[in-house]
Amino acid sequence: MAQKPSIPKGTRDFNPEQVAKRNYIFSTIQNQFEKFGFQPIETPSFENSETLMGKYGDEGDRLIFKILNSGDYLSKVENSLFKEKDSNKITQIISEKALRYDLTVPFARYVVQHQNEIEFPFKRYQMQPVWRADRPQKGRFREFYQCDADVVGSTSLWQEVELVQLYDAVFTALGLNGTTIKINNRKILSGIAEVIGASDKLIDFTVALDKLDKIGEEKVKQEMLDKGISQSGIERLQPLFTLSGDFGSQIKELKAILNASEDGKKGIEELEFIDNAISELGLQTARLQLDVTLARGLNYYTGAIFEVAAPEGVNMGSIGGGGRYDDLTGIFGMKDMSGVGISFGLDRIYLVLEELDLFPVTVNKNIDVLFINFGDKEALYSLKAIKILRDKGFNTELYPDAAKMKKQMNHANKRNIPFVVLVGEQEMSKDAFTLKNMISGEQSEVTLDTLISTLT
RNA sequence: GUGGUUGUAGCUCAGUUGGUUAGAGCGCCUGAUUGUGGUUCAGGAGGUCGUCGGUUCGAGACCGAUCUUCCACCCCA
Repeated sequence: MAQKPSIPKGTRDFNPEQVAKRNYIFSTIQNQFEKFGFQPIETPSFENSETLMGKYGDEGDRLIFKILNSGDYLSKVENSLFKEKDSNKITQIISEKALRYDLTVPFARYVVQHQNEIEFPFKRYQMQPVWRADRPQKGRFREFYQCDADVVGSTSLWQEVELVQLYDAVFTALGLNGTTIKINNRKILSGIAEVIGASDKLIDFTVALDKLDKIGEEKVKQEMLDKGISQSGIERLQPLFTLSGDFGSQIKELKAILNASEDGKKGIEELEFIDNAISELGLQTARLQLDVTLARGLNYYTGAIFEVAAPEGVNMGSIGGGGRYDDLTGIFGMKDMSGVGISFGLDRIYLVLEELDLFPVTVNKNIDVLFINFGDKEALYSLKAIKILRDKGFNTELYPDAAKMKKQMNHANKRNIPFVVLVGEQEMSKDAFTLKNMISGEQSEVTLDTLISTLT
């Protein structure tokens, strides 16, 4: 016990059942991605540090896993730097690579690097693990999967409309009814900041506003004050705290607040466009909700901001997020390349489906039929039939050892195998098979043809 | 990164103010039943009590460190 091996904090092993369930989610998402015309790419699990560092804010930098250089990396560190004990400075010298933190920044790098081979607008999807050196909590891991769909090379708002539909399509296909797609717009946030004279404090302002439903109006105001936003500015925000009603009436109020801001008006226009289109097109199971307090992951979003909340009653952080970023490739030296994308948090979706018991029972199915092994002669006879069954598309298996019947039957039972075939001397002499239904317990001696038609 | 919390058999958990050989249920193995599983009955295996150190005549229990779990911040899928 003392030597029992373990895995790092925030990581997990997956057993066959879990992998089957995860694959079910992957393939459901992938199906919808492809239906919407996205194409897959993959990027390395680690990137050059400079590709990632500084793209997610200070907090993000802290959460990036750095990879130590190979060789005698300390020999390159100057003594003076060593004595300074400045972790950030030394990290830059001893670590030149880092594990990917999300899929969006590597994608931006990919677009810039391969710009001459890519046909724009480029719609790509990507389903790969990402790593964050965060403290684990429920639904928060240090290694988890994101499933991203992004479009680059088009500023058309129809993309946002399509992405809302994509969210709806995926969650509908997963049977996850009642999700809320929250939408906001960076331009509205910056417009509000402008109106209250806090343009330079946009991030602080939005981070505080984002907490409204969590910590309440008073604490949000206090946090804004602490961050240096003026009292008079905060007073001008008052209508925002009481904003309510449907999309249209919220828009109406926002128009009044943002009358003086060109940026803000543009944002409202964009939101209205998306809402009008979605109203016309309709959604299957999700609903689109304007949420002006939505302000996650703002470091690169410039237009629409999305976040998906699980159905009411499920205690889980957001299960998806995304937005429009006009300047992302700009950091890598490529101008005028607008992108918009959304992300699905596979691991959280898994937890939600598990909690609501929404995995189809068929997900667990492993094999269709198990042949009981009575000895070498019987095994050979069985394998001839098994070969045919496999060709017909049945997942078929022979128990490898001529173990006791009880053990073999028990094995079939525990693996939830629906049918068992028994072949002994009796059957061999008659060119027959005894097929047993493990659920009903019924069994009968049949020919291979009957066996196949029964299984079909 | 800050504050708190958890860890006893494969799993879920008991274990009194520190006191012999640490228990239960489920699961597992064997047999009743050498070509018939899920039910039943009988028997059996399995724990250096997360790890390391300390206090004590004596530690699963008390103290410290560390790892892990979960939670609240921070931030986020």
